[in-house]
Amino acid sequence: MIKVLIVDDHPLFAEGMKSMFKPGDGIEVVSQTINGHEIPSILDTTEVDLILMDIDMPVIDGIATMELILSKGYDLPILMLTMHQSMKQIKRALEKGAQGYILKDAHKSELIEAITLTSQRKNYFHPKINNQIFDYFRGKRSVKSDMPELSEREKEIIQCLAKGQNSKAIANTLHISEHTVKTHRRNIMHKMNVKTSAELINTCLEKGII
Amino acid sequence: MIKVLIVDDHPLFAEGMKSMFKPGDGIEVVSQTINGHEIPSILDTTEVDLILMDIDMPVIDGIATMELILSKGYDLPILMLTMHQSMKQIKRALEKGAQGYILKDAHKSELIEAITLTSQRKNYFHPKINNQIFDYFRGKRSVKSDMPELSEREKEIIQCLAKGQNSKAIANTLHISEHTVKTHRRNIMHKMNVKTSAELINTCLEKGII
DNA sequence: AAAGAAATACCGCTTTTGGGGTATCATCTC
DNA sequence: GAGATGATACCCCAAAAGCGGTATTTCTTT
Repeated sequence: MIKVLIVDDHPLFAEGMKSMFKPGDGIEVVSQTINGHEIPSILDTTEVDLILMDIDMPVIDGIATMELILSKGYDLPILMLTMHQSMKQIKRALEKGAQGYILKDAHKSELIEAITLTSQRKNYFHPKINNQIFDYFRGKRSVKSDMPELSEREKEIIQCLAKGQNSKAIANTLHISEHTVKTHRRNIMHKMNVKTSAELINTCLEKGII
Repeated sequence: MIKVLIVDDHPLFAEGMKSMFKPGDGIEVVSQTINGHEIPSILDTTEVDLILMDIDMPVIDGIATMELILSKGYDLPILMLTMHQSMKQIKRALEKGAQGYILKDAHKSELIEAITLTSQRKNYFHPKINNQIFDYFRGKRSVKSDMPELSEREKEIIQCLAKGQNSKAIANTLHISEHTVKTHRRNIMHKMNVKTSAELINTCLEKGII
């Protein structure tokens, strides 16, 4: 019996999952939560074989949650569940250590297969995204994964930009001169090779920098 | 026993729903489909008390499907199920004759309550949107809903912005005047209530608009 | 037929950005 | 101790953004 912890911000979905599995399936939902921060305490008190986690969650997203769990030393296979077949999400999930990736429009049998395989530390990709993965790794593996190294200060600047602050406001927030902010911005734009701050934010969110 | 037909483009969700209900709940899922066009033939062969329908479906959306069913003379309460609390969607659903409106992040107990009430031709609104409804009918049309409604054109503009294009470049891409692009940008910024395009991109990615 | 969005286009104006250069100082690394 | 990196700060300037209007056309809904 594979013991599963469901992390999803839609209780209805989680409830559904939970009651969907029958004894014959060999899968049992032992716990569920809508809050990523609760996971460690659950793992400390409950025996769990696999975490089934939604990527699209509002407060702390699935990928960040996964990082949190793995960084705390918990060694569990994590199966990511999502609505979208977004390459950037898939990539981030894999980089951070997901064992599998399945779409919410999968069938029950596919989900059971995914849970069974990933619980045995085998990788699972939903058929719909398999081709996408192969294409990606055949095409531009070495080209695109270059992530320029940004300093902590630079990341702070980006976060402020994402909140809608202009150079002057950022200067006030960080207690530095507006000139300094402008210099940082210029350096960031060069490092990331983008033309506008809109593109900068898009790129940073894609690459998971902020 | 309330006999329910589920219309949802995510088989996993439908499966989950189906197996979630236990005999004690007084609810039974008698059929399910991912295609709105199949509904008439199902209704002709199966006894159904209530239709539980997802609004966000790709081919033919929930509201159009509901219209189709009601226009064909089938007289059944329809409970709409959705991810978003968009005022426009709620309004349209009610106008076209939905009996109730529930969010996908509801709990099982709430869903049971919703199904029970709507099957008796009583109206049901999910608590989360109740206040919104009241505000709306009180005249506060500018309710800050989860996602402001952007037109397709506006979304195109945002996508270009995210790619680093400036107004002139966007004008060329979309074959319109730079003035038009600027007007669109201004409208978008107001709708989304953001101060800079960097914040705009951040907000759009957060809310899943692009 | 009237009202309402949505897309289109234009004018003028101020502020901000993005890009160029330069420079100091502290820290970290080899 | 030399060299690299990061954070800080300043100058200039053209281009773009952002914000205020107004207005026409088309399409949908009432």
